[in-house]
Amino acid sequence: MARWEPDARLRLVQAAIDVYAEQGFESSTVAQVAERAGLTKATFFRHFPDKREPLFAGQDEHGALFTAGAAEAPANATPLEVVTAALDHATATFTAEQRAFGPRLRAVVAAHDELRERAAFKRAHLAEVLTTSLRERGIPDPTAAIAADLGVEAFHRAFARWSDGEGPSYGELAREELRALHAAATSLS
Amino acid sequence: MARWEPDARLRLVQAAIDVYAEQGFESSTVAQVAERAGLTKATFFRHFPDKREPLFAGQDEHGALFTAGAAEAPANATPLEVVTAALDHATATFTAEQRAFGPRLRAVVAAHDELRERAAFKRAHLAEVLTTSLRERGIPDPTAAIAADLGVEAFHRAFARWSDGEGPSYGELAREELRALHAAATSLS
DNA sequence: TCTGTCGATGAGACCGTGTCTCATCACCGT
DNA sequence: ACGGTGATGAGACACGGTCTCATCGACAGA
Repeated sequence: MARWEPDARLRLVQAAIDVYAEQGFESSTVAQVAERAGLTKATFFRHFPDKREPLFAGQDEHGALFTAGAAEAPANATPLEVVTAALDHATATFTAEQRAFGPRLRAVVAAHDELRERAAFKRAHLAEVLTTSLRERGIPDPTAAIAADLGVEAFHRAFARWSDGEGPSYGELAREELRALHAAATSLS
Repeated sequence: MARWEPDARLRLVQAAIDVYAEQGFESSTVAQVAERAGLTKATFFRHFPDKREPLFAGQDEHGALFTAGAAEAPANATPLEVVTAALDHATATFTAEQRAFGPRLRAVVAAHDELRERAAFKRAHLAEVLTTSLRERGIPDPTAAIAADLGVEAFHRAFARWSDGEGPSYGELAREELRALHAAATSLS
C-alpha cells in the first residue's frame, strides 16, 4: 500500500510526453508537467535529473542488458554473433506498453534539437558499453567499435519498425536489421 | 581598424577553454568566461547560443566540407571512395592552430557529460549530412548510413592521433583509419 | 568640424532550470 | 499512543538564457 498516489515516476513520464507533445518542449515548463502528474516541481527533480530525462526513462537499462546478453554468447563466437546475443537479450525485455509509446515518443524527440541531443548521447553511451563488452572478449579495437556501432544501429532501426507496427517480434527485426547492415558493410568498395 | 578590441569571438573561445579547464565546466559561469575575454554575459550570448558552444565553434563547417568533398568524387565512385573524397576535402582545411588546441579541447570535453553530450550531437549531425550526400548519389539506405558512420568514425580517430602529434598529415591518417575500419567491418562474422 | 547613422557592446530586468533546506504528512513497527 | 521513516510540498537561491534600452566609437556627408 502506498501512502500517496502510487507510480509517481510513471505519471511524470506520461505527463511529460503529453505536455511536450501538446505545447512543444521549449514552451513547456517543468512545473506544468509536475502539475499534470499531480505533483510539484521539486518532486519532479527528485525523480529525474533534468527536464528531458523522463522521455528517456528506462533507456539506461539497455546498456546492462546488452552486457548481460553479450556475456551469454559462447567463448568462440564471432563479433557478429556476440552482438546478436546482446540484441536478443535486450529486445526480449520490451513490453507492449513500450511499443505503444514508441511513435509518440519518437515524434516528440525528433521535433526538438535539445531532445535529439540527449538521444544522440544515450545512443553513444550504448555503443560505448557494447564496445567494452566486445573488447573484454578479446576482440581488437577497431573491430569492436564497428561491431558495436552496427548493433546499436540495428537496435534503433528495429525499434522504429517494431513500434510502427510491423509484424515480426522486436528480436526478429533486430536480427534482420543487423544482417542487412552487415551485408551493406561488406559491399562498400 | 576596429572600434573595440578585435576578435571578440576568438577571445571568447580561448577564455572558455581556459576557464572550463581550470575550474571545471559546471563550476564556471558564463559571466566569468565573458569577463576573462574582457566582455559581458550579454555579449557572450550574442556570439554563442549557449554555454557549451564555444568549445565546438567551427565544427558546423565540417558538414559543408564533407558535402563539397563528396560532390567532387566521380559519378561511378564506390561508397568508400566517396567517403574518402569527403575526408580528403575536410581534413585539408585544418590548421596548425586547430591541431594545437585539440588535446586541451578533447580533455575538457571528455571530463564533463554535458559537453560529451554536445559532442555526440555534433557527431550525429555530421553522420546525417554525409549519409544524405551518399543517398543523393543513389547509394541505397543502409549502405549510405554505414559508409557515413565509418567516415565519421575515421574522421574523429584520425583527429585524435593527429592532434596528439603523430607524424602523417591529417588527411593521410584519415585515409588510413578508414581503410582499417573497412577492413574490420568485413571481418565480423 | 559638426552631425547623423550604424553596428557592437553594456546594463539590467526577467523567466525558467536545477539545487537546496526545512516543514509536513502518512504509514509502520513497537 | 508514539517515534521513526520516507515521499512530498514550500520556498529561497544561483545561474542560464532572452529581451529591451542606452551607450559608444567609427565612419560618411555637409
